[in-house]
Amino acid sequence: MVKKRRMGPENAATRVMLMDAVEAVMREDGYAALSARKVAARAGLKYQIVFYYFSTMDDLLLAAYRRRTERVLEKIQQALRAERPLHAFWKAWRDPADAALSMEYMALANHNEAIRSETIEFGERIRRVKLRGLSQQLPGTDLDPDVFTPFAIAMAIASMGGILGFEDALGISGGHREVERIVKWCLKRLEPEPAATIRTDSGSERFRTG
Amino acid sequence: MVKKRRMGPENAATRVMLMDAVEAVMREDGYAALSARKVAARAGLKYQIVFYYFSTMDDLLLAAYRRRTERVLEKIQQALRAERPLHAFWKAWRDPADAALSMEYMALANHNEAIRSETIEFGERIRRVKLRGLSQQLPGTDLDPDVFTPFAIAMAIASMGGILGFEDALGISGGHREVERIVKWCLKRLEPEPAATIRTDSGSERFRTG
DNA sequence: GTCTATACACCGATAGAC
DNA sequence: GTCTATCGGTGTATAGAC
Repeated sequence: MVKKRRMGPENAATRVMLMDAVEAVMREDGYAALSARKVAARAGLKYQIVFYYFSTMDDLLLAAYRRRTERVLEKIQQALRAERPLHAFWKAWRDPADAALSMEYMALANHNEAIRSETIEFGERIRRVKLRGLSQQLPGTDLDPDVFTPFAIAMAIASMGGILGFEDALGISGGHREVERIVKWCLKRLEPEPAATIRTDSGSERFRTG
Repeated sequence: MVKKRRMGPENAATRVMLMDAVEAVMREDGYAALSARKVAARAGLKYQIVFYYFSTMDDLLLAAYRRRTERVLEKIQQALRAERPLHAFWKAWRDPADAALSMEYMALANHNEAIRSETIEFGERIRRVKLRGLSQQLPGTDLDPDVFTPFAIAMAIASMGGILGFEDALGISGGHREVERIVKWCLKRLEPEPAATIRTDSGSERFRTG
C-alpha cells in the first residue's frame, strides 16, 4: 500500500538533471529508447538513482512532460503579448526545434494514459488561454467576423505551422513554401503592420465584402 | 556476409498476417511495444517464426510500412479523381481512423533511418502526385492565382486536417469546429458545387480582386 | 512451415552497504 | 545521496528437431 522505498526530495538538483536527460534521450532516440539506465547514464549516474527520486519510470516521464508543457504555455503567452499575436503564433509554431519532441509525446499520449490525460488537459488549457488572450474581432479586415475570429485563425495557423515543423524536422520541405505564401498572404491582411503607414498594396488582391 | 539462415517465401500467407499484426500492435500499443513476441502472438504463432520470414525486426517493420504507404497513396489518387478534389482531400485527411498510426510512424521516422528515408521519399511522391493530378488554376474563383494554387491549398488542407485528425484520435476537440468553418468557407468559394446552379450566395462575403 | 531449446543483452524495480 | 548486488521478465536472434 504505502511506498516503503526511501525517496529523495522534490527540489533536488539531480531530479532536474534527470528530467533534462529524459528530454535529451527522447529527442535523440525516441520514447522507445527511454530507460532508467539510459537516462541516468546521460546524467552521469548509475541507473538506480532514478528510483530514489521517482517511484517509477512513468513518474519521471510525467514530471518531465509537465515541466515541458509549462514551458510551452509560457511561449504561447509570450506570443499573445506580441503586437501581432497571429504573426507571433505562426513564427512560434513553425519552429522545428521542438517538433520532434512534440511528435514523440503526441505518439506516446496515444498509449500512455498519464501522458494522454495530461495532453488533453494541456490542449484545452491552451485553447482557453488563446480565447481569453486574443481580441474577439479583427480590426484590420472586413472578412466575415463569425468565421474569421482571431481564435479560429490562431488554431488554423497552429495546425499548419505544426505539420510544417514536423516535416522540417524529418527533412521534408516540398510544398512548404507554397503553404507559407498562403498563410503570409492572409496574415498580412488579417493583421496589418501596426505603427507604420498601412500600405494598401494597390493593384494586388484583397478581401472585400461582397 | 551472405545470410545463412533459412528464410520463407515472399508471398506466404503468414508473412501477410505478420504485417497485419505489426499494424495492430502499432495502433494499440505504439512502436515501443513492437516486438517479435507480441507480433507473433497476435498472429497466433510463436515468435521465432518472425525470423523465418524476415531477417530482422526492422525488415518486418519496413515491409509493413511500405505496404501502408502504398495504400495511402491509393487513397490520395482516389481523392484526385473526385469531382471536387480539394473537398475530397479535406474529408480524407481529417479522418482520425489512421491518425494514431500515422503519428506513430512519424515519430518513429525521427529515430529509425529506414523509416525516415522511406517517409521522406513517400512525402515527396505525394507532392508530385498532387502537383500532376490537380489542375493548375482554380476556375471558380478570382483569388490571386499565384498564391492560391490548387496544390498550395491541397497542402494547407492536408496540414490542418492532419492535426485535427491527430487531436481527434487523442480526444482533443476544442477549436476544431472553428477551424472547420474556415476551411469550409474557403473550400466553398474555391471549389464550388459543380453541376447544380452555382449559388452566388448574394449578401455574404466573397473573395474579390481588388 | 512451425516448433523447442538456447544464447545473451537490457529492462524496471528492490534491498541494503557506504 | 549514490552506490553494489540481485531478482524475474522481456528483447533479438540462432540452431536444429519435427
